[in-house]
Amino acid sequence: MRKPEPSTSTVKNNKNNSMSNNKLRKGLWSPEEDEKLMRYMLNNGQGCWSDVARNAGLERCGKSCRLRWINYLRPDLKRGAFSPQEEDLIIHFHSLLGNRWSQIAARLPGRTDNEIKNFWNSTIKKRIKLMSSSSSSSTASPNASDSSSDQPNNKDFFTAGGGGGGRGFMNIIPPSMMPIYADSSLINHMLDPFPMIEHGGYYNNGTQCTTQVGSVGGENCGFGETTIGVFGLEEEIFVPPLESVSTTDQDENLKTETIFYDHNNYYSNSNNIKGENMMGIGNYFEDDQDQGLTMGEWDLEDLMKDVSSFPSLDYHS
DNA sequence: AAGACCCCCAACCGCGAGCAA
DNA sequence: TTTGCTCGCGGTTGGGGGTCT
Repeated sequence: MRKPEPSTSTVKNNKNNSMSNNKLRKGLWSPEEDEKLMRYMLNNGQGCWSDVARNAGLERCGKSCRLRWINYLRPDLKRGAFSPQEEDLIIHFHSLLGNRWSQIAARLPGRTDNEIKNFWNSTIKKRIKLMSSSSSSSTASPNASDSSSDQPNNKDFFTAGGGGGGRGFMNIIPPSMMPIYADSSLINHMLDPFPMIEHGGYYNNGTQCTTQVGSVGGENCGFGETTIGVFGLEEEIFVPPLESVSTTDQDENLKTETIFYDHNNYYSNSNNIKGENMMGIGNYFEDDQDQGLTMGEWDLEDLMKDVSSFPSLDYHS
């Protein structure tokens, strides 16, 4: 949390600011700024963010406007604490995707990558740390106490099916962290990353899709195709529908992604056929204008039918 | 009551990708 | 091919508020 910058003219002293940036505010957003941005977005939809900043009469950089909109002002955002089901999902998807927060967020309706990242870095890491400290009394690990660093600095780390991102992230699980994954059956899920696939996935409306494998994003199925392999093996799986996929253009939003692992690394390449829409923002006001600001939703409860096949995580209490 | 400490989370930062000129 | 711009992402920071002593 940062203090709202005193207004405009007092920001001149920022030595990093060029002349053109002198007027740009930083820090917390005021209610007035929120209102301006909200009103502009509702009336005009998303365009070039620097134009948004300028045209909305905001003394902010476009980047800041984008962040504020995505993380706070978007009408579809869910508020409040994460439910246990959401926690399970986050852990599940983190085991599969690593720190690719945006991809995890895309699978959690109404949640932002920032929110999930913060939640992971505070709550879940803390729990992992707690669990590891309790388990390390018998199996002391020099890394057990440092779950905050996710750094691949120990050859004993178990490379589990996660991690990645285009930035060379390597998701590894130190032995001390294994219980949290094991407890939630995530090790099994790493070997069988989307168990729901065996039993059918979900359409955008939350109803079950019974024939997934081999039907790449079938006509009614909002799944994109993903190839995931573990430890060199590859298999076809389907990425759950992204929250933003509208019912009108879902087939155009299919995502093709290849993820494969070897013993030490995680590789991914993805091809978002309509990448911008993956965040669910680009077409809000275009396709959905008449329907109000709604997003394609997928039923969390239905999803949890499968995710709940994980043994319940005992750290919710 | 007051100071120290801790934690959460909003927002910033830096980087890479994509694209157009 | 290079340059400049925008966007999106993940990592990090630091202030506010809660808790502890």
